[in-house]
Amino acid sequence: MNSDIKILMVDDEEDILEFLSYNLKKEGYNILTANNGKSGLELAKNHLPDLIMLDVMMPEMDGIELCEQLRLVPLLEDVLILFLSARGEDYSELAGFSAGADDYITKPIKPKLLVSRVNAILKRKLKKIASKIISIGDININKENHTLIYSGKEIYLARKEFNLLYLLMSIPGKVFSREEIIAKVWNETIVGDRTIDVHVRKIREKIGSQHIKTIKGIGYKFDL
Amino acid sequence: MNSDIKILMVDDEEDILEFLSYNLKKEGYNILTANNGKSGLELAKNHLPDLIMLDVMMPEMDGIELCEQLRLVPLLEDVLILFLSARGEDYSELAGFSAGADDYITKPIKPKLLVSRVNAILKRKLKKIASKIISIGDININKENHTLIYSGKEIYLARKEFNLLYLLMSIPGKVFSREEIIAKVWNETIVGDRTIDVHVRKIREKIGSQHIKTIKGIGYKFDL
DNA sequence: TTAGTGTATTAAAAAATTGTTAAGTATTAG
DNA sequence: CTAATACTTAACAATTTTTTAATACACTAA
Repeated sequence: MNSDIKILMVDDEEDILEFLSYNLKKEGYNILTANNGKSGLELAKNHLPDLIMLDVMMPEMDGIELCEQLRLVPLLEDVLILFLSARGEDYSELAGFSAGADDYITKPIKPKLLVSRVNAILKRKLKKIASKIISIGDININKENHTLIYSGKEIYLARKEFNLLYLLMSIPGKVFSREEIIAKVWNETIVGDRTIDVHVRKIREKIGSQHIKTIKGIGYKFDL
Repeated sequence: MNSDIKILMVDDEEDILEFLSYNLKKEGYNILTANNGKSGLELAKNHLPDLIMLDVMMPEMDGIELCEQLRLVPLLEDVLILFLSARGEDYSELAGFSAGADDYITKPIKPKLLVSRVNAILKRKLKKIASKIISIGDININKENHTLIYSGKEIYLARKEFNLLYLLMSIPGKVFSREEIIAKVWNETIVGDRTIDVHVRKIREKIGSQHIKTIKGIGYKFDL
């Protein structure tokens, strides 16, 4: 479930690494650990984790510095970074955020809080990415870019066509009634019954007719 | 410097609004304030701020509810939202994130931390804007010196043309709606519908028409 | 088989949206 | 203050999108 989400933890204290990774593994996350900045940076480059947790205080390269280094790597400039630090290190919290931290947790760390915080920060990120892009099979639809990519080729859809396909793809397999489609794509405007059919036909013309299925007497659904 | 970045703050306590806006104005941000959810929503719709800071606890409409309302407005679904709350309201923190918050700061608020946190969160979102220089393919646009270099040659753009192209290039591929363009390039000024088209035409005249694509019924985007 | 119902397919009309131009107004630089 | 440039508007052209309407087709039940 969370097993395709990778978290890298960098801390010089073996105990803490173990304690934290135990709690996060229980949640199903895939944990990588490093006990110094240098190997942390290497691991991050090679594995591109979804989240990196850094101890602020470490010998040689501290968390702040490592964070700055990480942000310099193009592939890692968007990765989530979360700092761990002893309570009351006001200075480091400031430095942490300006180095590009996404969150900050002070020790002592309570497992439950840690887990909920990690869940929250990851969920936020994944939700944002997922929200406007839907990929199913060989079809990829992106609302932000208003693009449809079908077997590698970009295909142009007019606004209503696009919204209709996007609606159907938003819940694959679900049958959307004509009423529902009118409500969501046409915003309650009153249009004739054939209008939907015509739009469906135009979409089918562009992506083939196998994906949008007609459920007679009810509506349409997207499948496959 | 930060003066084209708008922050909206919604809090029912006048003192806090003043205290926070004082500190953020010092950083050069453009601050808008509202002391209840309703007017906050209105301001947000009209000004499309880059960041919205909400107090969780407010009479009538609380921050959570306001956040949900904001997320329902298409133009605001990507806006950054940061919650302010009294310490230890764990419950509201969770609720805040599931309502679509991007960050969470607990009171009492220390000015320095607030500022660095706001800087950090904005920097991540606007990092391309912050860098002021955008290079895509054969086009290089530099806000610092207000220059556009297209296939090696420097091309002059008037201010509105420049800002419009800069906006489109700030997120290549993303479709900017006409509303969004008006809000960001014209700062809410009311201008006729053809004004944008005329500016687009002038830009196309200078850099060719292949890069700015029209998405009929929605807006324009920069591609390639 | 044959009504009856609902959907598919077309082409064309209607509507909506954008492109273009030119002229007038506002703004800015010198 | 003047001249030049930038910006906005309005009219109309061009284009694309959306809807309608007519007809064909498919399926179901009596």
